[in-house]
Amino acid sequence: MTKHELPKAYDFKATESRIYAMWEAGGYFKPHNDPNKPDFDPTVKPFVISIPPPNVTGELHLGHAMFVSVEDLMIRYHRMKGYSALWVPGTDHAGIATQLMVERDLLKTEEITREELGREKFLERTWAWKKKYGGMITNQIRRLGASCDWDRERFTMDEGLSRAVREAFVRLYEKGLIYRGPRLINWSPGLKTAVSDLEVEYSEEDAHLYYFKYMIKPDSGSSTSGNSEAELRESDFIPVSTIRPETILGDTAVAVHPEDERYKKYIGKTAIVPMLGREIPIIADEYVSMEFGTGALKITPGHDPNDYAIAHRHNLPIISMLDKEARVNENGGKYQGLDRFEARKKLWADMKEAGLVIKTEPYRTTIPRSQRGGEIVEPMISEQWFVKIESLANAGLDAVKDGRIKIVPERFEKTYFNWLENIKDWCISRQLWWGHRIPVWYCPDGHMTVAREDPTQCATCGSKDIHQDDDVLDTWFSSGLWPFSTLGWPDETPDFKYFYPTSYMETGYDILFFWVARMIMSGLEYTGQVPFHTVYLHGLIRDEHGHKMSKTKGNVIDPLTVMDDLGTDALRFTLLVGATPGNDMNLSVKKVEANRNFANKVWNAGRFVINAINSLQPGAEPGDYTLADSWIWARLQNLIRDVERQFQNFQYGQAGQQIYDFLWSDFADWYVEVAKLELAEGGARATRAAHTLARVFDLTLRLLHPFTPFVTEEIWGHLRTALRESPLAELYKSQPEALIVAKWPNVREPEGWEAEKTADFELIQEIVRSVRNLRAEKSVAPSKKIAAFISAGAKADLLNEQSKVIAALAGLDQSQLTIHSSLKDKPADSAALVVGSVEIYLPLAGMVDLASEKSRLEKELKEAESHIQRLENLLNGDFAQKAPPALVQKERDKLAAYKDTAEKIKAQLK
RNA sequence: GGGCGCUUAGCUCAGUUGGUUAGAGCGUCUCGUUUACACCGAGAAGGUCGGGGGUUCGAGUCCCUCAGCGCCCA
Repeated sequence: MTKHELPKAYDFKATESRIYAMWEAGGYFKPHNDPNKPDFDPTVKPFVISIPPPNVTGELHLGHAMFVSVEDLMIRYHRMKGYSALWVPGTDHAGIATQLMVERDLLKTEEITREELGREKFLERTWAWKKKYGGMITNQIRRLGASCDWDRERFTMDEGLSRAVREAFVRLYEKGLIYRGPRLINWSPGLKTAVSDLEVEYSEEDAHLYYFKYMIKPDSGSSTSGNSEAELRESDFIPVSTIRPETILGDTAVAVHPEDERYKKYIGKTAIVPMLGREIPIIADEYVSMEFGTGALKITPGHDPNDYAIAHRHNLPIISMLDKEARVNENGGKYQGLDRFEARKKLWADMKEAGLVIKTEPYRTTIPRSQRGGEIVEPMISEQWFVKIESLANAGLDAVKDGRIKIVPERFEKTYFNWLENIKDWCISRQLWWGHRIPVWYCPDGHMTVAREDPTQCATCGSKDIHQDDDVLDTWFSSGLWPFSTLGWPDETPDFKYFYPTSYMETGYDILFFWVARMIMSGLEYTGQVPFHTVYLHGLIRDEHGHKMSKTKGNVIDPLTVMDDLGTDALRFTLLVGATPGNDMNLSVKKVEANRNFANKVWNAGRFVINAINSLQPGAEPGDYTLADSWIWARLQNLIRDVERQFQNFQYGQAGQQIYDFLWSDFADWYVEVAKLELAEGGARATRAAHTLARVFDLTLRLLHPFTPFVTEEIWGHLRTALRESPLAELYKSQPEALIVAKWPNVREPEGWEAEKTADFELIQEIVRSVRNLRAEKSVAPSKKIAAFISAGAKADLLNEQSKVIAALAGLDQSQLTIHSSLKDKPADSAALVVGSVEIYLPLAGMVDLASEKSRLEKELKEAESHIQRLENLLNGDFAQKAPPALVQKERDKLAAYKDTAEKIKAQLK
């Protein structure tokens, strides 16, 4: 019976979208135990991951491909293990990024700014934009094979999630953990919004250090002697250095170290701000470094965080000298209206003119830049909303310290602790339009109304004349609620009750602070529970030489292109096997190609198994297990144990590698080759071989499925179809309708026979390999079948039983293969091979050169003897007493084997 | 300044309770059209695991130290 022919090469293009549609239509992405359904069983364990929501208007990059691959693997594994597996998908609104994108588009297509359009209209446009492009990223995530429950997809600005944001804000406010006030924050002049500490990146750049004179005001009371005022002006100044001279306009003090002998005398005196003539005090503070620059520090509390702290210690006034666009404001005297960098030039030039300049020198320093846009961030005093973070941070610390949350790899716990221990209050307001508007209303009398529902009047005075705060919340404020807001919180929905807390949080280590830490703090604060028990962090993806991918460098690899060219499975397998937890990985298309080849190998191994099943004679029962059957089964059970252990330890890469090796090297290279002989026999032997092929391949596909879901599902389906009508229909009965919901292979303990069967088969492998090796060395044509005489000692029975296998795999003529426990005479004109205690003679008339044979054997003898030497030394040392006995025995056995080999070789050489 | 990571074959990387002269893919060399696969098969060459010191019967694997590279925080 000929079934439909499968193509010779795996055609991923014709497969992937069809398989994905089949899964989705089959409802396999949904948790099998659903709390919203009548047959819900609360005792079934859920396994839940909430997706790290990508930007709604983003485009797929390798970072997405990475997290989707890892999370899908986690979900598929747990689903196959019987958990009620739920993966909640969704996107976030990405306040700044999305707003910028829409603004840019408006400017380009309609030459209109958002201010011209107005807030309401602009938001309409942004929602339209979201509707148009929002599906792009989720469709791209589907292409990766993501088995998320799309019916539960969420967006941070959905009705429900927005309600969660309100609830969270109001609760914090009511607890007194939210406050508003003027503070020094990071201001992005281009975006015209505040950003949080985390959104500022520091880069070391070339700059200048400007040295100038801070003139001291003459002491009015002490001008007793002949010193003229002019003289004093000439000589009495403190040299000060700064990187940002324009901030001189905002100076409110000059500080020196209290122990500094050079400047001690000036402490308490008054300095004159250059060009402005403002009088400011000279103060002493231990913060000042005597070594840096001139050792005297100008203090600009309105534009520098350190100065801000000093100002607080000394009750200094704080002057803001820049406006929202970073232009000098009314406090800058004649410099008002100048951009901060123009003001720097102009002021410096004027100071030079006035004789106040000492020198400038090149200097390398750290410049704060906006993560989004790259412009220099300006520390500014601004009225913003903040979260008092200390109590939240302490709760977050405890959850990891006491083990309620585990971070993988563990070393990131230290990073996490360090950040939370030094955390500052979180600036959560943004001067944007796209986002969750702060739920605070003001009346003309300045009363604040903070409410879950939009109020119609002031809660204090009842005034109907109220307006809502213009600012929106940091996007991360809403994504911090993600693990529970997506499940229905603040409502106690069935989903929330059953699926929360979630299980793993999987994401890149680069957003440990941005997101993971904030989710933990939020989860503990609002739900009283940890939002997940395990945090798994993957590394970043770099190009093949370890460089960061960037458009300007042109080394960006587009996952969509890779999937088009080489298939999704190949990309997934590469990302999963090539990376170790928390470490960056270097990706190259070459690696993906190698794994495309692997997918094809899986496909073709499957074709072979299916052909074998289809060619069976009807009614033939499986015969006895062969040595190869036992061996491959033992190897497979071993693999299942290893893979299970590795999955438990998050060693997904190792697990994938081992499955790869098993399928390619054990199953395809050896078992399939042996099976070909059995299949050719027909009857019961063929049925047994097909039976083993089917069982082993089936289980291997199950192990592989979380890594390469498409090819495994596809070939597994064909396997299942083949089994249904075959003499092996019994195997078909135990299979579900799709691999995605097949049972994960159970770990079985060894039964006792495995070691011996494995050793026996390994001896056959060694014999085959050494014959192949010699043939290659002697250039015997692969097609030429040759004779062999084997002296096998105690292994004679084993080798006789396996003679067909040995002959076929080593290219021997079975009719000219003789195996005895010993040979009376050494065959003449033949090459000799020694494998342990087995001697193999290959009569290669005319091809054997006595001299070269001798040197070959001598080389082998030398090697055996060096092993003997090494092992004897080892066993005569402390090793024999102190190492575990089993290990010592193992080494003794090795020594005996080498001695045997050496004896045999010596005999050959005589 | 503090913390973390990396340094293993020509290239890119595995190697998790320390167990015995190190593995993979790619690349290189030699063969090969055996009815699963040339996106393949067989064979080979190639490293002593950054340097130094230590612990141990035994160290790529643990400790100390030095060097180079990278990242995070201040």
